[in-house]
Amino acid sequence: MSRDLDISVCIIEDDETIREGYAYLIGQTPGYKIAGSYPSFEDAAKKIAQDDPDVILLDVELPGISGIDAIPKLKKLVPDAFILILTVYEQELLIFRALGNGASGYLTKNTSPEKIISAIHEVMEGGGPMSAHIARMVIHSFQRNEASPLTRRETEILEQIATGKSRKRIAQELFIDLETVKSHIKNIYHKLNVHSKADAIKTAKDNKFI
Amino acid sequence: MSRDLDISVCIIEDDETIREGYAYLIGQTPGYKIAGSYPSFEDAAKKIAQDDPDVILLDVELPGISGIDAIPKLKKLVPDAFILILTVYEQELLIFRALGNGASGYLTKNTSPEKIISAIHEVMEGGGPMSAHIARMVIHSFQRNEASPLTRRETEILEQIATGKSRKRIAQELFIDLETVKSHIKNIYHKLNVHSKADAIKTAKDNKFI
DNA sequence: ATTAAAATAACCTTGTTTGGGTGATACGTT
DNA sequence: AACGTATCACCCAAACAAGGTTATTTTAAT
Repeated sequence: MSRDLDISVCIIEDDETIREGYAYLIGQTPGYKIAGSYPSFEDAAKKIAQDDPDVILLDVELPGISGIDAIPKLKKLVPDAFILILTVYEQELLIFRALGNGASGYLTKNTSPEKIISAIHEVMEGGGPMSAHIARMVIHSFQRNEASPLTRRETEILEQIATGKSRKRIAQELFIDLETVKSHIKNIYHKLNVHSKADAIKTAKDNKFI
Repeated sequence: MSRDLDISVCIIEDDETIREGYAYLIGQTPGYKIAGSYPSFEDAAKKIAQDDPDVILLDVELPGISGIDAIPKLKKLVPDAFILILTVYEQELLIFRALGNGASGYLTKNTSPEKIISAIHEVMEGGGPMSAHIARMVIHSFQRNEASPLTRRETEILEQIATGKSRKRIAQELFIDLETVKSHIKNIYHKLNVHSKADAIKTAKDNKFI
């Protein structure tokens, strides 16, 4: 069976036991092969371009440069590789930074061997594999706070303000008078207990009112 | 075996064949039961609160009020139910509106019966089940355009502007002079070919520069 | 080591925007 | 009848935005 058609995988993970466990898992699975395996980004940087992997399994807690910060650099070295984060960390900030930096999937380390293999396959097929809890957090990030004190119109106007539009322009686009927009804004400020555009936007975003 | 511990499911789907197919699938699977089954939101609205389902399978293309718009209303009727979208549509706008309105998962209709069952289970366990392609789109929505014409500092400043902060405040928070902020903004406007804050923010967001 | 790109800053002008106070009208729903 | 919501009016002073031009200092890439 030709190994050229196999999906080639690189691993960047500092824990030797885990790294070799993954390498063994992937190496013995038909259709998959290991192109390289490194304990840090610095080590990977030298050779990974030649490895030319299809998928990179990346840990977030690495010695030296962190996995999160390594993502854009890996993208430059191997632009067509998919990066799959594999980590114990489930902090929202980390997840969103990883995805924002260009990761195509995010798995936690309790993921079963079969699921890791299927995630590698899935990412090659245009999917975005995530552990269940991660997926929920990602979905949750799209959702609004139902208990907003703002009325529908106030919310609409605050959203417009958050796009940088002036009150005058908002008035024109909503076909209402500038004075009306000002009234709404005053009410918004009172309800949110703020005294400026920036603070209103911040409070509203923090509380998912917009 | 007690049916009280079963996961109870409601279905809102206008196509009778599909609806009854799902109902049969769920009804015959141990651990799951059908609490109700309706061809439209209007029909569901009358009885679904009494059904008190754990999970609602919801189609997006319904006669009368659309599935998307039904989500917030269903949330009011059955606040603790998880809503799973089950549809043929894969348009980004629809997906993000559904998730933003409170859906906890999004499956396409080619999903296998086994995966539908496991998605229902997953959503009860705190997951966010999505079809592979949907998950990729969701992840993609977090990612920036790598080909931005803006420098790091310009990007940073435009992000600050997008939070509604004044140039003066940005200068203070970045420990640079107001004149420097103004210089950066002029350069941003030139690069993006715009002449206002609002246009710069819109262009940058549309192109995922910020 | 050199060069190019990026970040920094100054000085100018004009018109617009913002935040705040106070009050009033109209329209639904409860 | 009372309430929340959306609408509009008139007042004020301070801050802000957009545009022009030029120039220096860092920092990163070759």
